[in-house]
Amino acid sequence: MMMMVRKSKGLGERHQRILDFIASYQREHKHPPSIREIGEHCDISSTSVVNYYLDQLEKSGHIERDRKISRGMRLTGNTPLGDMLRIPMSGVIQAGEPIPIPSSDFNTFSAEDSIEVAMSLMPAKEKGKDLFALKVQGDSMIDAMINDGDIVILKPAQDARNGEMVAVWLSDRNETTLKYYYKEKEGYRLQPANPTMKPIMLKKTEALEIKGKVVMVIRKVDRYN
Amino acid sequence: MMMMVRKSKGLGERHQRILDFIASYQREHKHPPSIREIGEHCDISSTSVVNYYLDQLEKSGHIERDRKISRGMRLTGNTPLGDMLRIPMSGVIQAGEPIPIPSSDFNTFSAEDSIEVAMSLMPAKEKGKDLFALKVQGDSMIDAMINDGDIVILKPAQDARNGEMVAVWLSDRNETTLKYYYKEKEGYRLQPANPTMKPIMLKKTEALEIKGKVVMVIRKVDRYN
DNA sequence: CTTGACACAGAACAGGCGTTCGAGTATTAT
DNA sequence: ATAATACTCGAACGCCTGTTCTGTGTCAAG
Repeated sequence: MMMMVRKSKGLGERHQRILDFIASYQREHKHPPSIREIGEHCDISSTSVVNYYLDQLEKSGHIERDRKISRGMRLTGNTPLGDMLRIPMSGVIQAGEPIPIPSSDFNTFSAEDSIEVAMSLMPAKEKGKDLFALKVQGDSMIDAMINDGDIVILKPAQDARNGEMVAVWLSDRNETTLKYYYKEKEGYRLQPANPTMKPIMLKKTEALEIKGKVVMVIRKVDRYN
Repeated sequence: MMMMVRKSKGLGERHQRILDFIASYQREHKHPPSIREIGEHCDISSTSVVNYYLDQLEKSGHIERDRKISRGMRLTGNTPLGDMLRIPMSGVIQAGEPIPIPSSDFNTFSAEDSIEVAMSLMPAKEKGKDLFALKVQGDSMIDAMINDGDIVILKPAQDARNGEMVAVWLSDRNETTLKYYYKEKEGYRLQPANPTMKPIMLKKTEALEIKGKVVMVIRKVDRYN
């Protein structure tokens, strides 16, 4: 005898669809949808069935419900709500270690290992969901004007345009660093953000792995030591 | 002939009370109150009267309403919603100019001149509403690991404990700077965040005006120049 | 085949809620 | 005083919405 297994992993396709609809509806209307609206947009013809799924989503902790209250549902915790962007903290970044890129599978990161950033703070159209964050360990990034304990938000990338700040792994030197990237005739120039410091010049033969572009740096100054 | 004047300034006492109730109710229940609930808690015995005030608040731009939708009201713009903190941008900070402290009157800052920061990002109990933000202009703060264009979030303060990062105005030198603050026997030591740089030593006779404590630094790296 | 858990449909019910209307009172302008 | 405006009340209307109940089809275990 064995436990019943859900069709696909944790959530059925319909659960996911409802979840997505609630999110998009809320973004557009500023308030949650009604049960009937969910039914219409998710091809469910009966309110009781929607209710049925909503109950399951509540039990599994994906939403909260205020029974009896109209549209009294809301996405819980790990779903970015409103104008917030939730970014997974996928580890630390330091000079001597490679960059931990988050496993590209789904948003299965817990609320504890992530940070929230207001949409309005995000530059341009980086509102993509593939951003990730790293905590800086050590003073090795001071030439990038980044301190020990700072949080850097990155967008995964394998290449970059000139002038963009990138996180690179120099396998020949066993070194991770954050620099402005410039491709030149004879190789690459990695320019520190601090104008008083000199660039790293790389020949074309030296390996240079771009891991991501720096989108934002956040420093909490609560070290009341 | 003259325009009708509202009883007290812009908003009547009852308008303010309704606004406050909506805010507190939303914080507690995660969704807006109904018209009847507003009536009960604001000592208004008729739903039509609540509706009457809600209409006015909508016209004056304090709330938005989704008519016909249950609890379809929301506080607009300058009211921080959910887990967001809205911080006024009160100007720029640069070496040669004093720090523009926001006029301490009410939260009458527009949405454009402010930034939003997630509560969860805020250190400790800085959730106070008296924070303000400044945009760094120029490279004069590089010794504080702060770049041109960075945003610093400050908490107003006139004094500081040792080790705290403060924004100070040195009137004798006509200089604004961000440094770690240490009081010593013979005066003050202002320590740059960049460990490779030397501190500023001040004698007790030199004027030192602490304007605020640095709470957070945010750097948007969207200069795809 | 029977059983039972699961997914789904449809209808009916009851209460919540925004809206509207008629009417009364207070405040202020003319 | 008179009229206009602001404010308040209570009740009724009707839609919107969550809930519940009955019934159907599927599929795997016993």
